[in-house]
Amino acid sequence: MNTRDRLKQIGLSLFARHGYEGTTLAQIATAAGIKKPSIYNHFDSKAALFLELSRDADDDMIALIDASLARMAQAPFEQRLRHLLQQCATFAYREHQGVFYKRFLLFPPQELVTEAEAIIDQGESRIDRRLIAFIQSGRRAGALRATLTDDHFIAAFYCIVDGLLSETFMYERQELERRFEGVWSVFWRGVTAD
Amino acid sequence: MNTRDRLKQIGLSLFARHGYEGTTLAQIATAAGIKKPSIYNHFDSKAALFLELSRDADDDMIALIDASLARMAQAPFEQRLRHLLQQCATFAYREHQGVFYKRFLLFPPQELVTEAEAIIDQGESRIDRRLIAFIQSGRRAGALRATLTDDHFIAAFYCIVDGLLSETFMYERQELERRFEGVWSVFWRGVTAD
DNA sequence: AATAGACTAACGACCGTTAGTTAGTCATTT
DNA sequence: AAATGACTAACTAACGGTCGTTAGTCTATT
Repeated sequence: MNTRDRLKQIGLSLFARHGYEGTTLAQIATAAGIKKPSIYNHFDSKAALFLELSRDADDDMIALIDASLARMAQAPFEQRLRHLLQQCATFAYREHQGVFYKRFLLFPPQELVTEAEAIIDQGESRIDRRLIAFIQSGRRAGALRATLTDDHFIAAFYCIVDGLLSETFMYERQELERRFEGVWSVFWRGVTAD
Repeated sequence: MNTRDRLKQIGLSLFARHGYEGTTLAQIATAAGIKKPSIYNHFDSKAALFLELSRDADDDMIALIDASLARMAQAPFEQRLRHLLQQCATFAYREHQGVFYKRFLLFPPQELVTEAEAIIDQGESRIDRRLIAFIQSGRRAGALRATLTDDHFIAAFYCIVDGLLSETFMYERQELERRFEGVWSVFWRGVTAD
């Protein structure tokens, strides 16, 4: 792997663990086996490295959603929804990208708040569009109970994804998969038509 | 308010917004209207201030749970559960304490990870004890569906609290209250006996 | 009532360290 | 010959923290 990609990979894991302010260029350089100033041969600044990683993470999250929806396009709504939820939840297990993404969403560096919010807003609207279309398909298939509004569904969905992403910090993968079953059983029973 | 309490209040809001590494003692001092060395008349170190705030936040979260359970002691299980969930979710709106608490739970400063984990573990076990007793009461009252295990209930409960706490970063209070209704309607339908 | 000592909480000056960044150099590759 | 990517050296700014001093306040003694 070339130096640039190595710097990105190392930056991702360090930013994920220690945050933007808690990570120094010296740490990144040492882990990459080069000296600190050499980083500037590949990135204009610490902020530029961080923002590139942020855009990557956002793009990858969208790609994950698209992949899930496409792969399960022919499956019943229940399976599509379950697969989508599970994929989103396990995004956090992509080595350090999930933690990075979560941290970036919740606590973007105050110093880069303008650029960060632009990335976040764009990502959120891209996800919203896909989610709304997906709900419509479930509704047309009669899979959702009629008294459940779009708003309620979206609220519950986001809430569960956020909650599962949070729990990846607290539990091992196996434990999280057990917990996912609990959450899914409650969620599906809550939204399905009788 | 005396200087010590003022420093705590200001530290809380700055740590919440910028994190531990992103907040400097100079910022805290300036906001409190004193100079940096004067902070050391009240706290041994930056870490000591932060850890005191962490313990306070943890204690306050437990107190909130106890208050909710006590206040609704005579109410039906559904109302008790709803009240508890709502209280936990709106904890984040306690001026900066909710954000501080969430940040502390998810991304404690790596430099203080040992002390932080001790506080977190203690808090989690205190909450678990209360939650398990609460579930038992709901089960005895026949409010929960029999096929729902304790594990599943706890997983879903934590997931929703974490999700709602996360969403407090993204939405205004009014919007969050709308979303809470959606989450609650799905959750309750998912756990209740028929 | 006046004073002496102890304590508190503020301060300016400063310390050692480290942060991100720049400039300039040099060997290797294209 | 040009570009790349590593290096050393060094910069400024800021960090957390220390020290000695001082102004004010409470208490106890005279």
